[in-house]
Amino acid sequence: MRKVTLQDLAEQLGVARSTVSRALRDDLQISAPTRAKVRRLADESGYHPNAAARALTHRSSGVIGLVLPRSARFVFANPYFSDLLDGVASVAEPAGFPLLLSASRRPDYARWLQEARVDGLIALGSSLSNHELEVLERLVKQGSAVALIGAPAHSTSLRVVTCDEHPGIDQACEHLARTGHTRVALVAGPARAPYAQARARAWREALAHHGLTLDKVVHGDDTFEGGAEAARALRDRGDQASAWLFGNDLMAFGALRALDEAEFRAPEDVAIIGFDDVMPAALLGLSTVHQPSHELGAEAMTSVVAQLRGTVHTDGRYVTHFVPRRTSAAFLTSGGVGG
Amino acid sequence: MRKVTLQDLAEQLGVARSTVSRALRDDLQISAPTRAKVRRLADESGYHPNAAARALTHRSSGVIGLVLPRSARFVFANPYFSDLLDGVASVAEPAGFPLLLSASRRPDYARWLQEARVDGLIALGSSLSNHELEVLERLVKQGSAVALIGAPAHSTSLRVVTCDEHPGIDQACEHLARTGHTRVALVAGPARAPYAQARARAWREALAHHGLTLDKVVHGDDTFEGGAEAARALRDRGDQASAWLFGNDLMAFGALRALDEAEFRAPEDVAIIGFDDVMPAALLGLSTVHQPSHELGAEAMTSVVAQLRGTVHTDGRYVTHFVPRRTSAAFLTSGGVGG
DNA sequence: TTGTAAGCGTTATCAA
DNA sequence: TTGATAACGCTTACAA
Repeated sequence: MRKVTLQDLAEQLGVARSTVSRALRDDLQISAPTRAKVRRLADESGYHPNAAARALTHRSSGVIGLVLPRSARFVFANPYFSDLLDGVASVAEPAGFPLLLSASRRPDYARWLQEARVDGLIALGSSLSNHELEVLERLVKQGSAVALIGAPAHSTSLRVVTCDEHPGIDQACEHLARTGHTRVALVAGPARAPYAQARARAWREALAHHGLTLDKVVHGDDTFEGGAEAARALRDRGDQASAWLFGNDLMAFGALRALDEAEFRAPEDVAIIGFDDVMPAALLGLSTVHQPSHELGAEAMTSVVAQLRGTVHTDGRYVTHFVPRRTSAAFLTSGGVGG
Repeated sequence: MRKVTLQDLAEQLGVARSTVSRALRDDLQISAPTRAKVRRLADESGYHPNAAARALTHRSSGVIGLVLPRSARFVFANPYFSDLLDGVASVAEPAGFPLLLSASRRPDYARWLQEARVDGLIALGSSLSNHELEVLERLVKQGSAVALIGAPAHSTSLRVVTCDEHPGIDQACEHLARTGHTRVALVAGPARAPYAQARARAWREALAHHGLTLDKVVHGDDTFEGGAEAARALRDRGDQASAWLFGNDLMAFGALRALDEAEFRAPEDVAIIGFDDVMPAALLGLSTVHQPSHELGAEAMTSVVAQLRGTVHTDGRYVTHFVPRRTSAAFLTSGGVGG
């Protein structure tokens, strides 16, 4: 039983394909009775226009791609990506754009656009090489819509949706200084990743500004286990630091777990501060720098839609802020599952 | 600057489109020099085959749809879905199938298949009406591939990937009985949802089997806030139950938060048991019934791929098991961030 | 070894 | 108001 096509309807009704096509689009040029007839047969026979054929003639697929730069395992283990995805999807859905999703270690960012599989693309800026940026820029000139979440290592004319990490970091440092800390350690993201370097720099500056000493910097791989390892390493060297800062919440979670296994306590033995403020952070009482992940995702999608529709959209500006919770201040009232 | 097509290459080389098409597919019929020539020009000119055109002639898109039955907000707030998605993506990616994603309150399950936008579909069985099942069954007969995660309310010939919830539930009840509990309360999922009813029934039976009394059943909406509300309600009525069971971890998290705000403690004041065993459960020390969400997602995708490729795949069988942690046993050694 | 031509299912431009 | 007809970009018999 083949799928029913426009042709089939036309033949059964003894009219031209174009008539059917128009009738189904409620073209006013088509007489009411004809439209009704066509519509009825279409419903009865379960006709549905073929997406590929449509895309071919329209030169657009109506799909937006979302490509994530790491394995599915890595990506979905981190609630940060869920939040981003949530933001993206919450705009894509009502706008009528399905999302094509890819999570791969070495993604070919441009391909879906080049194959006209998607009309627009959302990617994480931090993972894009200079060459990839250039290719995407060229595609945008040809009509594709692209938005990056997070700044890429090189400057670009692409729409970049970012969030100023300084306010939150500054507030965190102020908080530490105020609560008597003087020496801290930083568990940054991957040493060679520009975004991790930038964030580390922000910490350095803010720490200095508040008179805090950065005792030690180690690099984690942004995973739970990486955070646990870093924590063990810091603990084993009998660290002087009274507070540990983490490149993301996931590593901070790993650290909490490692501390727990070693009968170490936060904040009694060491203060712990994360970055992202994903949902479990609130549950665990993790002090962290809040990033508006949902909004970033939504903004990226909104921008892509605006680019495609040719409508104007004034870019939103986003900032981080520090959320003090249990792991950074013993004297704060919030408990284990505190807000 | 229009996108370069097969036609363009053919003209520039003075050969036929078909020759180019074959050469690019390394067709052995084409002479080596011609193949090289074609390949070179294709690379230089940045040629990429148009996905829609390909789909049209191949009558297949090479895409698998994943449709989730609730809003993006709801879906991505629950780490359970991340785990599913992770499983699905981790099979889809290496198999070369991009995922088309939709999260909507009232999804039209069949449409993507009917439009030939996707070759296969993964959906949550629990959300499908009888009518929707029938439509999907018909589409499968016509060559579509479908796999459901979780059993639908009505029986179906579709491939259903499930997980036996009884073992874990039984183990949980045994654990409760052994640790001295006699009366428990259940915060089930939505009252009218068949899957929630089935799970409640499983609890009832296992509780009876272990001589435990089900004191009270309330229904939550499977959200964090819903769990918190349920917990407040149970607490306010001065409940007799010494243990509360939850339809999913997310509600249990909400309950923990609500308890915390009321200076109530788990497990000292009441034991808490969740369902799913999402990542934060381990971090929070939540006792829960483990569900192999990742594996369920992977199995569904594997099944879809097998259906499409026409290869055989013997369906995996999955079971739950109980994971005792801090919230159900004060005397267990695991701490706050315990395993 | 390569070319011709038909077809995939729609849409859009002309005419009629 | 409707009908031919030519795209859209690629694949695949069938010829040559």
